[in-house]
Amino acid sequence: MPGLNSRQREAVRYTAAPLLVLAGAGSGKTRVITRKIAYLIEDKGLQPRHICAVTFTNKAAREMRERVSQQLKGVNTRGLRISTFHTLGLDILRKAPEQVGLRSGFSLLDAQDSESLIKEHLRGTAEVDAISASAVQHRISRWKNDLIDPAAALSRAEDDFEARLAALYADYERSLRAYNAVDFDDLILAPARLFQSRPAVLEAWQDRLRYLLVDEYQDTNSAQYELVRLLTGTRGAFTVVGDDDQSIYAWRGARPENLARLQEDYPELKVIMLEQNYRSSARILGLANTLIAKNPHVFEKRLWSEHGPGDMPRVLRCTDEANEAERVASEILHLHFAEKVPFGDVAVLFRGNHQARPFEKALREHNIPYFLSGGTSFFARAEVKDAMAYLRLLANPEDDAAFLRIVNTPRREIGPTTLERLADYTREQGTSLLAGCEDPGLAEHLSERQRNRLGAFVDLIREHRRRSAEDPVGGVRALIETIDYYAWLREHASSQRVAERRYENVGDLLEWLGKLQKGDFHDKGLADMVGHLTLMDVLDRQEEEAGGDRVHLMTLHACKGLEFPHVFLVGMEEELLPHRSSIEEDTIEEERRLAYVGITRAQRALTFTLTSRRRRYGEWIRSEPSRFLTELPADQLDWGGERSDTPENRKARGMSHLHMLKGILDAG
DNA sequence: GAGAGTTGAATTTTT
DNA sequence: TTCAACTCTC
Repeated sequence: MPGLNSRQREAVRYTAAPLLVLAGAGSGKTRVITRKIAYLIEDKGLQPRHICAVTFTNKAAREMRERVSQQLKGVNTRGLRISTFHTLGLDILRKAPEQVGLRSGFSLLDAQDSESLIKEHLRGTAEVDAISASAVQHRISRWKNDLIDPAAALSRAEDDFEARLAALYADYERSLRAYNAVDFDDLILAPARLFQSRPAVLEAWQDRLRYLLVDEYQDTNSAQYELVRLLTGTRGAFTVVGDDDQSIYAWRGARPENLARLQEDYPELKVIMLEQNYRSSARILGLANTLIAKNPHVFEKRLWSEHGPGDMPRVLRCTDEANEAERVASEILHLHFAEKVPFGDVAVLFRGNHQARPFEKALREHNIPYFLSGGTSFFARAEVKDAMAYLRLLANPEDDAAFLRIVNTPRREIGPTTLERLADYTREQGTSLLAGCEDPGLAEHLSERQRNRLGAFVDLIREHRRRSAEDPVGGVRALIETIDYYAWLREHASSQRVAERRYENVGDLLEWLGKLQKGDFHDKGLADMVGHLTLMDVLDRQEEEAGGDRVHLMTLHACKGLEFPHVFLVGMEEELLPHRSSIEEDTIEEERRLAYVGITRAQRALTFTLTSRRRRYGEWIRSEPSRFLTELPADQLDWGGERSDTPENRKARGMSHLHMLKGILDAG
């Protein structure tokens, strides 16, 4: 098996029992997974349809798919399943919705929709101001991730507040059921419950998925652990790959202890450690090893590399955040002009999004192209949410959340009072809002004029529902045109350009829908496509297409899985990294792993920066160097930080200054 | 529905 | 301090 070291080879070939691969940063774990899929098909004779690889992100799934098809050129991989946990869960539910109390065509609510729904429940109660919807949502999400239902949550509640949250959880679940909808967490929870209660359904899936591979296993939560445990059954035909040192999502319900738990649940578990790092030069790796050694470990591993020592990692001390950004910007210009480093080879990593701002400013001023990860996701945009609500309502007439979002968008003169009366009535009748609009009994509560307006809306939906049953995309397109959504956008946007951009977003959405219809979903209905659309991050791809030669600005959380020749790890200060609240809540270990993840992104050069004062709430605060810096051996770090003054460097600085000047002139 | 004023949050957010 | 989200008023 060429191109693999002996440990990797062993991991690929081992199928005798469950396998845990502890893959250190940069040790080639994706390579192991993709090679193993190829091995299972080509050498072990497994049919592709019996293999399933699960990831956490769409991006990871896409990359894996690409690499597998490269690996298996010419081999028919039809049926091979490489998807995210959530997509797998959605597919399981779609095949048997009625088994979990859903009806076909059910809607999928994203995190924002869930929060709005909770907000609705909170509105009008005494604690509107005392409880934030997002906190409730977070708590509910944690419960679901831990496989705890509302009743269990209530019985475990230790005080009135917890009990109240549990009651809100119960209300929320009732609404979801009434709307024939599920949220993201249900995509894991509901299949797990389904498999627990229906052995026959479980067996069918076990028969279908005969070998399971899971990536980033340290990020699984309890529900995901259970789902994997059920799916793999007693056969133990699975490989999970993870790294406890890169667990940075515990705050979101991830259970890195799931790695160790495997040893208890599967005594025959084989553990293989991948410790050879192919990414970083030795000095960088040394720092990473030293830092992470301060954390307690269940599995001891030590990364090593065949690469040379490389440049000494540096520390730049800056006066404040503006100076920090300025220094990093000129460092980048130096790299670009003196060392011919493409901008795209440089990353600036920080703890919190708000730290990005000074860097954006400095990079803009210096005319350095950059790319900021994060920001508003495609599906969070209002126009996309509107379009999605129309799609959802077409697919699922019981989706009251979708109904409420678009019943008066564009304007149909259906106001809050009308809707309130309608909602009161349908609550009594136990029907959906859409169905209630036509209920003759409504005449007692609403005037004829109002009922006519509602009726017109129902006709609109019904008409296009019929069209979209035959031709989903065509039906939706017709609907968007009939309501003249573009005119509505124009009315509300600050400029023609903004309106056009937004309309394009809607167009992109429909285009994606069209692609789905032509592809895997040619024989499926609108509901199937809409659910999958919600799980796809269209923006992901837009980012890559925009790509080009740009400096990457991103959070430490966002950088996991990536690598860059030159890394700036900024804001290395107490109360920032480790973050203040992590110090208070004593979750320093996860912060240390966050720093570790940042350090191990660097291939050739690593630069830390810190400031001596920083502004918080408009007040200047003195900052102290991060403990993670002082934990590192002083002789392995260049605390002087400055570049030497060679003639080449002077020349490069001259070019940098020209570039800067150009930036300033362009900006002016 | 727009515009003014008020309030609250500033940690991370794979789906 | 700054920005976004929400509320209130016309």
